[in-house]
Amino acid sequence: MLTIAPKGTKDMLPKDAYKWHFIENRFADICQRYGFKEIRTPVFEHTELFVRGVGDTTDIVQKEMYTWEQAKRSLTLRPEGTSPVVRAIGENKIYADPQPTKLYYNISCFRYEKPQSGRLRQFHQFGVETFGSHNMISDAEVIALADDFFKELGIKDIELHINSIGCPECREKHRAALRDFLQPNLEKFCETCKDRFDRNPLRMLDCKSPACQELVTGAPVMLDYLCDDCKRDFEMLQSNLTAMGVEYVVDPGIVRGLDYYNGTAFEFVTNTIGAQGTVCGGGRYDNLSESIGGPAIPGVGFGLGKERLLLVMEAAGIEIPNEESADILVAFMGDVAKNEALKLVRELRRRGLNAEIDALGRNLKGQFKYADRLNVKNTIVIGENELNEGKVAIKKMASSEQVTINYNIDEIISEIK
RNA sequence: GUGGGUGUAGUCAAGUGGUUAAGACAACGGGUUGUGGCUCCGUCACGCGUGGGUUCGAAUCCCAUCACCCACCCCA
Repeated sequence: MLTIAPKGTKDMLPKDAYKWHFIENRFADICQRYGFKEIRTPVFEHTELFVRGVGDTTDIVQKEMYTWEQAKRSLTLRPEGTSPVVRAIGENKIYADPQPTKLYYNISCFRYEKPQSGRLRQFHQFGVETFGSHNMISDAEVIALADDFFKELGIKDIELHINSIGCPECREKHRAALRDFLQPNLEKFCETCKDRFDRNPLRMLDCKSPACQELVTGAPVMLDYLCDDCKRDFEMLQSNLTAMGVEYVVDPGIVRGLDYYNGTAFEFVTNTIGAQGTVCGGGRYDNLSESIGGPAIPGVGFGLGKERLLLVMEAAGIEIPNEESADILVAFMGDVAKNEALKLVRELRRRGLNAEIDALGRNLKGQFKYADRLNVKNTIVIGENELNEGKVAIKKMASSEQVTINYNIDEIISEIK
């Protein structure tokens, strides 16, 4: 019990850490080019933030939050990244800066769910948010950032799906029409769809059951119910995406599971990593700030799952460059040479080299073997002979070529380089 | 929460009631006192996820339990 991590959590080991470093650096880099600045918010927030932000009828709030009481306050590990950021910009009055405010983050989130491929209880995501703009340029910019990010990583098996879920007004009209359409046949639907009827009838449109698919054909489509403003926005979004060269497909099935969304909704999906194929999902949330008691600030953004991203890259066979192996291993023989070796390793490290020394007391042959296993580039030998003669041998491991030079730090360094 | 699958050393694995639980890779040591990748030798599960039960005898059969994986739901 004490020797296993809690269900749904994973240790990040050195054999994987370099992959995380890689995608994190690439993400920070593209955000920099798109003008997004990093924000870091606390891992936990007041529970109420998520209840009101994400929505108290959502699965996340109803059954997936890690919540506890402390000092008579209810606190919750963040299940998503947007609400905390919205809270932070309101609290810190960032809306007084030149608008729009463009932020990105790199966080872990927590949801109590049953783990499966591409789903963990502690998972990690990148996110970006743009605040203060109603303009569809912002939506297109956010989407283009994600699109470029995938392309720069060499990912091809991923498709952008976009939709508009309308404003509260047109969405309500559509829901009413949808319910009228579905009601007569409600008994014929699967059990999950019957549940969805009240909570989120839109979900019934992309049920996996063939029987439900049948019953759903010809149902009213959201896009036909958009009010003039929403319709104009959605057309503008598409026009902007096209202008930027972003390929997309309109998918009326895109439904966001968090209550705060309106208008633009999008997902980057793949079928290469199992059932959880949404690698990146987001949209517009113009009413979120107000609904948590903040100022009226429109926003648009996305969350991008890092675990899923890595799964996609792995499935596509995309190689991530591993960290460089050591430049040199200092092998030694005998106690006098040991002291000399310790001094040398430290000096080499201070001079910026990745230098290694055997800490297990192996014999010379063992030290060479160790150097080989670590894929060290050079091995230098220090023994009585070297100390007496003031010369050292450096062996280039790849070619087995060995040179003898003066025992002098500058000569050693220039020989290695 | 519901369903399916899997659990033998660090990893991959043989073994399906009967002597001391194959093998491979890895790791570590060594092949006569100073040089790796090849090769050779050695070490490495009183133990088969855990706990019960059946049996003269169980990794192998039964029950329970735990863990991991996958899928539903939902989402990143």
